[in-house]
Amino acid sequence: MDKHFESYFKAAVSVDNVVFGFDHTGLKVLLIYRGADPYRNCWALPGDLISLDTNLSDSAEKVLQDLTGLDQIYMEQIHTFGKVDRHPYGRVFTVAYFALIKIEDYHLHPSSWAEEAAWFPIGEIPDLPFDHNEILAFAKDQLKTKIRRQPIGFELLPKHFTLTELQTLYESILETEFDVRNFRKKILSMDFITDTGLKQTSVTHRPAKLFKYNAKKYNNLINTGFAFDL
Amino acid sequence: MDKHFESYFKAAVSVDNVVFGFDHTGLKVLLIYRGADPYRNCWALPGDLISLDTNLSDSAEKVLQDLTGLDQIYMEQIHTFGKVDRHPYGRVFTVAYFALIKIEDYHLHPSSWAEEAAWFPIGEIPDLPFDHNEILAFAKDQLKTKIRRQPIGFELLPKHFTLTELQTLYESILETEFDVRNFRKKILSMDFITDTGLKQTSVTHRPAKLFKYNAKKYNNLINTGFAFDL
DNA sequence: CGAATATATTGTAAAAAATACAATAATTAA
DNA sequence: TTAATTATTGTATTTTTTACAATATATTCG
Repeated sequence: MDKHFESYFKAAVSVDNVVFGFDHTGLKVLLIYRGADPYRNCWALPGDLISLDTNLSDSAEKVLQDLTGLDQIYMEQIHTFGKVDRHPYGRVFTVAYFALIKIEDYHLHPSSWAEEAAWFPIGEIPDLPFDHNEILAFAKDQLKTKIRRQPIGFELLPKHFTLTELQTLYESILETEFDVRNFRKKILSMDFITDTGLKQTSVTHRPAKLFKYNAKKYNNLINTGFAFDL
Repeated sequence: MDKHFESYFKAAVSVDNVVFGFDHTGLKVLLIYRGADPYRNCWALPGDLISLDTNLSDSAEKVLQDLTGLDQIYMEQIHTFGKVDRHPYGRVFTVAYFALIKIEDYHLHPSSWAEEAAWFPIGEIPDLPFDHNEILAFAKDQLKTKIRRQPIGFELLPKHFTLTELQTLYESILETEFDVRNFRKKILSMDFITDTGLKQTSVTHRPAKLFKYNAKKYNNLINTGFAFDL
């Protein structure tokens, strides 16, 4: 290698995950309480520096796996942030991902670098270190755009869900309201939400039918030019 | 800084630009003929390693500015690629951008690292070094998605254009065909394409009216909840 | 057991948008 | 003047979106 190149090979790259969860109180983000410098004892996005021998996508998956103990999480790269001074220890680029998890499947699973993790309502995010507030805003925006065009909302709901829950999810994320009848008509006409035949239990009123998302039917549809749009 | 961190600060980050242009023969991509190692004497995406003292976005703009001599180019970050072995000199992550330029405004403007640059039809891209073919495929896909939802097609056309040119642009990128009457109805109903009062000259048949894109009107519209969609 | 309470479920008419389809207009070249 | 070439325009039909409220099914409480 030419001597000339050496000066470039002094940067680090990290991944940061914006992990979304959803329950009846609304959309939430998983933050960790940093146990190590820099910014020890601050709430921050879960992330890690990338080892030189690890692929970018593997690294992002590992962070999530360590944090949640969950497999097969929906995850997507959203943006890379690279301002010169964003990290106190040197030049660190960070590749941001967002992930959607079923909040009920999540059990606290502290990893070595995270002493504590907690869900924060999307409207009550504290000041975060680095440029993490900016990253979070970006991710929230991306989620809003994405959820209208692709059937990823189901990743945030239990396997079986009611149509009311689904509607609440969309209304909450998109910050809008839908007419109950029109929403159901549209969703059901798409034909990849199927009735499980089951009903809610332990509710103190008329129990709702439970539905599930059928990814196979969706994939068949998009191959015929169908476009999801809410 | 803790000794522990040093091993991470040995990566380089580059930017690679997928520069699209359009003329009557279709969509094109600007490639450069590499004059330096690695992969000297290969066609490749224009890009560069990022200096430690340059912000990510500034670096991407600089590559484009050096290559084209143009200002105010539409550019957007699309994805970051970071497989371990993608670069022969060490661990290099690359942040890919796509850019849309008015092909008529482009004049060859060789920069220090590019001996030569040329437009390649999107269907006739040679084998490229690194993971550049993968990056290009990603960018093409992104362009297709993006152009349907945002009025960025105009960035590829001259300031004044005919409706036929606009339709051809969309048909070419989206690989589909539109009915002439319906296409015009839809585009004109959106109200941000305005008639300049001018007409084509030097054509050997009925000259078409020349239109221009009115970004102000578009911005007013989106603030009222309007959604571009083609 | 009946009434009160709470949420779930469903249809229809009107308006808007998308689609399918072909004749006429304006220019240059011969 | 005619031929050639591309530009421009309207309407009827179908599909999709929207607006709007009554009835159904469960639990809890008296």
